[in-house]
Amino acid sequence: MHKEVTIYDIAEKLSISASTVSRALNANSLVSKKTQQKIIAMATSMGYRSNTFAANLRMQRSNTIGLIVPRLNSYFMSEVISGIESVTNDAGYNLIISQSMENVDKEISNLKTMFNNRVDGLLVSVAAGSNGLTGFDIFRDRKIPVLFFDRAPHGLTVPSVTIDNENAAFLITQHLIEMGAKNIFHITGHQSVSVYKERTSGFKRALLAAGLPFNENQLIVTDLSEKAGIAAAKLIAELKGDGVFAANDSCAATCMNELKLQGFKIPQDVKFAGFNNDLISRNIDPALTTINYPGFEMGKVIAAKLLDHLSHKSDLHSSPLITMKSELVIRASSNYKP
Amino acid sequence: MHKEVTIYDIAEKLSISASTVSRALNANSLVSKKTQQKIIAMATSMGYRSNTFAANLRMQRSNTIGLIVPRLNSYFMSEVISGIESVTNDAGYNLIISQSMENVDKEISNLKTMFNNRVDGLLVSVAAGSNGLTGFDIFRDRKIPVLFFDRAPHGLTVPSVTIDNENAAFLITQHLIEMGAKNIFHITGHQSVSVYKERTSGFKRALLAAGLPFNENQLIVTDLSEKAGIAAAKLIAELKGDGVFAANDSCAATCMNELKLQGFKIPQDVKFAGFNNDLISRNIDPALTTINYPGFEMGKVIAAKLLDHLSHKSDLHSSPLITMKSELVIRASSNYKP
DNA sequence: TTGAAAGCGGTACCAA
DNA sequence: TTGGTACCGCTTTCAA
Repeated sequence: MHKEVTIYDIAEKLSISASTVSRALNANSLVSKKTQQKIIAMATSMGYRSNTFAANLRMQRSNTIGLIVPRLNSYFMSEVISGIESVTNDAGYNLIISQSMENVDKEISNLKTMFNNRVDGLLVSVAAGSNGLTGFDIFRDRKIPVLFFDRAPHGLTVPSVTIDNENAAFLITQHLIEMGAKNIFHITGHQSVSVYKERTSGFKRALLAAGLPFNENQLIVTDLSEKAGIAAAKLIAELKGDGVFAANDSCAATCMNELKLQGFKIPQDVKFAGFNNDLISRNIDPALTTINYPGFEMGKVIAAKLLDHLSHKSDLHSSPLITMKSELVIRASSNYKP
Repeated sequence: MHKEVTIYDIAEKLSISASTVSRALNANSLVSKKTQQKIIAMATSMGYRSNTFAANLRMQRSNTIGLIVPRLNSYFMSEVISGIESVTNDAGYNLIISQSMENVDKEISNLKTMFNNRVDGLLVSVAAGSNGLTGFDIFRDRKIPVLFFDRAPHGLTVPSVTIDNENAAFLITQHLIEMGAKNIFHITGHQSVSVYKERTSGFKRALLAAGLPFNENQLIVTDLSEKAGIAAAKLIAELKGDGVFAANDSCAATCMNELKLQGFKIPQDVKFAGFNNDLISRNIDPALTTINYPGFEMGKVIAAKLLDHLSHKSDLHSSPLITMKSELVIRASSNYKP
């Protein structure tokens, strides 16, 4: 077993005190330039590495921020994480991540773990069915900042960064209507998830505004998987849909491809729209109309906001509800007027 | 400031010793059922949370595993991470992640951070140009297990889990040749990255085996971005390529789409193949022939192997070089015989 | 500018 | 089965 080098070992070699070594290593101005250089040289040559546990234990902070998301495996989430990491890493923070698997109990258990690890702050996109309260109380009590993003808890005024899902859905549905669609279907996810619920309501509002009837069976609630898109296609073909707005791009893509296979012409017979502006939306044929939802940017924004709060540069609660801009991207899957 | 509850607080309330409290909380069999229950009840009611720093400091371990990858933002990587997290989370380990941004210096700096955080083990996919040695010495010295995956350092017998890139590339190129392609281009990444180098060499071997000539300009070295695919398409059109094998799916997709725009018929005029079996490969038109490279599975495998090593169930070094199986998935983008 | 010493909150050895 | 106590390695107050 390789014995770890501690500041005491360095102190002993140099016949000085551990306090001075600690100060030197932390670039504390109280030590003289000369001794500092001596200490740093010795530390390097001895292969000294700071023990963050000891430091954290003493300082009551971790230099770590936690991230909890429903699922890690999506292109969008990978963009978000990349954005977060780039900011936290530059600021010298660690990033510890976990996924709730869309399960509230797991989310609570992850919250406990994050708490025990004394994260300095937390970024959360909630699981379906989470109220944003249960399990979060410990953080509120200890004033550990929690910033929600993408999926914020419904009806709570807690710091969050989201996009205007309702409006985005309204705009994209309106666009499908303008292109002549009259029997539009909306493929969505569990309505306990804020973003899906909001998109649904934007969808309905657009129908209403255009004077189009709305029937419950126009709402296809699924898990938004690739398979779900294919299943939805069959339903839509039966019910003679002429427009489809799916709550994510991959589901829109598989649905559209299935309808193509069945002989439907896109956009002539059926107009399509997705959500997210994923890689896939740009590369299918025809290219998919969608909402540009910049994950990398959002990751950078939320990480920066949290770190600013931690360094007292700004307060998360001064303007808790941040809405990022998203935009309608019109592509060939819908762009057709008879 | 909310004062943290410690085991001493609990001990005092119950007029017992901190040792007993510690034992009870850790379900140590030395405490009586009765006192244990009493302690746990009290701990809950007082809102006690274990301080992992103190425990880690004392136990010289962190219950944390580290992950360093070149880039977080890809569908493949999101699958890998999801797989890793599902295993580490179940085992009660934390996962701390960082990206080297394909930069060796950043990789080294990330390694230091991981080390200072006393990760119990490390999972690494190396940056372009990394030799897998510089910066890793501290881990070898302290016998902290490092398991490489996907991109392992070239020419080193270190524990790694990879796929047989050379052979996969050989098979997919051979397939293109069988389908009648004679002037095949390979879009690849920096050749300092093991996986790209290996795929290139499999590509060349297949040409050789079929008696086809090889010219350096058949190798298009890029950053494998979406844009790179489009640029490559222009080159391939000029040089009258009739087959393309790209080292990832997204680049293959954009390249294929660009050629389609230019009026080429796929697969009649140009046969296409990618790598990874990303979401996108299944949903573009025509669907893309590719190599199925199961990221989620790989994530689970590497996490499990590392944890098994940590719990002494098996030794990483007993069979260091693990090759996972990958397979050729033939789809419409290449499946055409004149 | 430097040193001594007291914690931070656990764990585990030794004794009872 | 329980208690006393000595650490784990670092930071910081107070004194010199």
